Amino acid sequence: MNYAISHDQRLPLYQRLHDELAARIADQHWRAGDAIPTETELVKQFEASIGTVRKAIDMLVAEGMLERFQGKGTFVRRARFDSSLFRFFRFQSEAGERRIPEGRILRREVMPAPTAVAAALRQPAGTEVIHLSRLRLLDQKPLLAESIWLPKEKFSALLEIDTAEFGDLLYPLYEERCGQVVASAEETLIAEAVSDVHARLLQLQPGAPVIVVERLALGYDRQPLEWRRSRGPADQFRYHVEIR
Amino acid sequence: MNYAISHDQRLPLYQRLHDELAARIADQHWRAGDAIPTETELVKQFEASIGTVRKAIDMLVAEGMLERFQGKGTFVRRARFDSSLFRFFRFQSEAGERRIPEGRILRREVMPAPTAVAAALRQPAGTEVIHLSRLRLLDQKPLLAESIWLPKEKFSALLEIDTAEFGDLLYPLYEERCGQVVASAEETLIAEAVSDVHARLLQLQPGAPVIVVERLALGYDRQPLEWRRSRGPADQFRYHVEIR
DNA sequence: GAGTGGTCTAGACCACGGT
DNA sequence: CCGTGGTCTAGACCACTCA
Repeated sequence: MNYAISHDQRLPLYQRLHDELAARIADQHWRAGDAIPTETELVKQFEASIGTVRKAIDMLVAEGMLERFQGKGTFVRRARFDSSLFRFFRFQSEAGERRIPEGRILRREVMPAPTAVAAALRQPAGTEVIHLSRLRLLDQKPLLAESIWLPKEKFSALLEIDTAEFGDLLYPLYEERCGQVVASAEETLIAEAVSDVHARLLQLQPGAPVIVVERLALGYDRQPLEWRRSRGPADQFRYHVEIR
Repeated sequence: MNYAISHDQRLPLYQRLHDELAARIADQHWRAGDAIPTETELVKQFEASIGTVRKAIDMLVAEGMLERFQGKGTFVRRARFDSSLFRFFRFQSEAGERRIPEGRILRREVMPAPTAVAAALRQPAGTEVIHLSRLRLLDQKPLLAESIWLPKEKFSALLEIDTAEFGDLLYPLYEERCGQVVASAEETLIAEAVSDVHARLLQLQPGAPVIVVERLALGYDRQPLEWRRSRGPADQFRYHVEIR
């Protein structure tokens, strides 16, 4: 098979190749975990030289969409950042190790998207969304209170499952039940005094400081899939970053 | 001139080239703002092909040590993140724009390094350090309270200047007076209730939540140059990050 | 041993910045 | 115009994985 590359001819070939490969990942022509064709195969398909093909793949590796394994092949990377709360909170079990916290769905409802949610999900105001209220616990102790909003259109399959069956991680559920793969995310952190509702949920003193993590999860095509607001106690918060 | 590359022969050539160029930036053989030799010149000096030279330079660009300008050359990048507090705090002046806050040195002293400071600076316990206590203000209003520790050995020139002459940015001062260039940094964020001392400095209610940013500043050779702890009001805190 | 990605070469021509 | 970095080619050989 021989692919004509449809993009703007003025763009460099490696860029057009990059875009073409990215599009095939986005439309799940190749799925997470799949091997993409070998470099020599791509050379034939796209009539480019090996160096050009490698440059396009290099870019996708740098962007986190592909992973290379010498001798094995190049694979579509499976994002695994549901445990990203560890990046912000030093939660650990009583035994000291890091475990996936228990996820307990407190409420599930369909509603018109509140203004802020519609804006975050880039949907028209009033679009129907699924709202989940969720508590995450370790050793029976509450760690995080989460509000999760999903566009109903893409995630209506979730309404047909008992919330007790949701499990502790939602992203695998989104993938299995709704065919929606989370590829990247943007997170915003702020600090605030805890509200009465969340103080009760998290067993904190009224007015205690909490860190709020707002996460917009995106698909491979960078369409917003989920907007989530997680609150945790500020004394458990710790974040490390390297800057240049 | 022809450079023999001294590194482990088992390493790829582009890696050895990368290390060699990085070393020359670290020892200030080339300084911030300088152009490094052209690609064709490096090809001759190192007896490598253009592709290999480009790969080494690509890495250094990705690491933030070099910048390329087509038609002009490749330059040692000047790190400019003293304004990085804007990454964590949405400080702005009354007029709404972002200005460099005033820096006011409250105290300067020489002391044996406290344990945590010695560890951060990777110095033996009890090494003499310079400690600066500094307040940063915008429109006369205190924004940040900072404690800054510097190894006395490298920064003793600072003891000879009146602290009123320090100016609002310290890194240019380090460069001009002490020949120390900050190339990168690691920052750790935590939240805590403000102490009485800092509450008074920052004009906050006792016990109000503050965000603490601990920054370890490193030279091009990744030696620790400065350790700094900055406290600011949590209600001014906001941080955005993209994850994959 | 066959097939994969990793390293490296020695050129060519293009696009951009300054003179 | 010349010199810079940017793109691209068509190979060669090496290192690793797996049957």
